[in-house]
Amino acid sequence: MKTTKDSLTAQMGAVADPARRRILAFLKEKGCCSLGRKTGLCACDVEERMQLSQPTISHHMQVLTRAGLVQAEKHGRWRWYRRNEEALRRLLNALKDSL
Amino acid sequence: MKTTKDSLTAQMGAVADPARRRILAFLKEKGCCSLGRKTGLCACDVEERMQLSQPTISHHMQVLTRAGLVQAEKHGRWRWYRRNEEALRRLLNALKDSL
DNA sequence: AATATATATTGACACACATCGATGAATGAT
DNA sequence: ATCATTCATCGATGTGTGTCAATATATATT
Repeated sequence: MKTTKDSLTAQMGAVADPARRRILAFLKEKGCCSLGRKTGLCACDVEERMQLSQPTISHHMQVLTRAGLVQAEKHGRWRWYRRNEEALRRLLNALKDSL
Repeated sequence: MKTTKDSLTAQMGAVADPARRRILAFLKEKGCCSLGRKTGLCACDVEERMQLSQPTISHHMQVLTRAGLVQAEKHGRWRWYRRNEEALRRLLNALKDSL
């Protein structure tokens, strides 16, 4: 009974949540981090900005990452997240065709 | 506790469901009905095409209508549904800005 | 080694939602 | 008036999901 979700549905589902859209907007707004890193924001930056607990942020970042809309890179004890602009562009095009 | 959903989230949620995307695609594919009506498809047409029960179709059409993505017109005992191209276009533009 | 920090995982909870069968309401046909 | 058809609504049910507190894991610092 475990029907795997197709890629477009996963991406749509990821973007349908307002909290995740806010995260994506935040990632766009601040391409680099509060601690002087070059690319990406860490989860704690996102947590500080949003009004959500750490596990909830972790969950949302996982959903966005699994959908391919953001990319994660592990650096020490941080994890840097940045938008996957290519995937976001493809999603918009897929929607334009699918709708 | 009843936080009303904003318009964009409602439309995104409507489109995130694969069944409703199929319905939208069906409405685009067949602008006119199997019974010679000029515009729109009735729920029974959609029901016949999709593999879903009548109450489920009714539910989906209501979600799409409430989101403003399709328009309904009552004609006799039928209800004709057609895509709201203007709203779909606006949704795409809103996404382009929001993403 | 001990401690602090960043993130993931687990368990729980409430709520939303997709789906269906049964029933009701509206309308057209006989 | 009766019956058939189209659609909506209700109630139930299972599944998914957003959220958090508690805990675990990994890594850096002391």
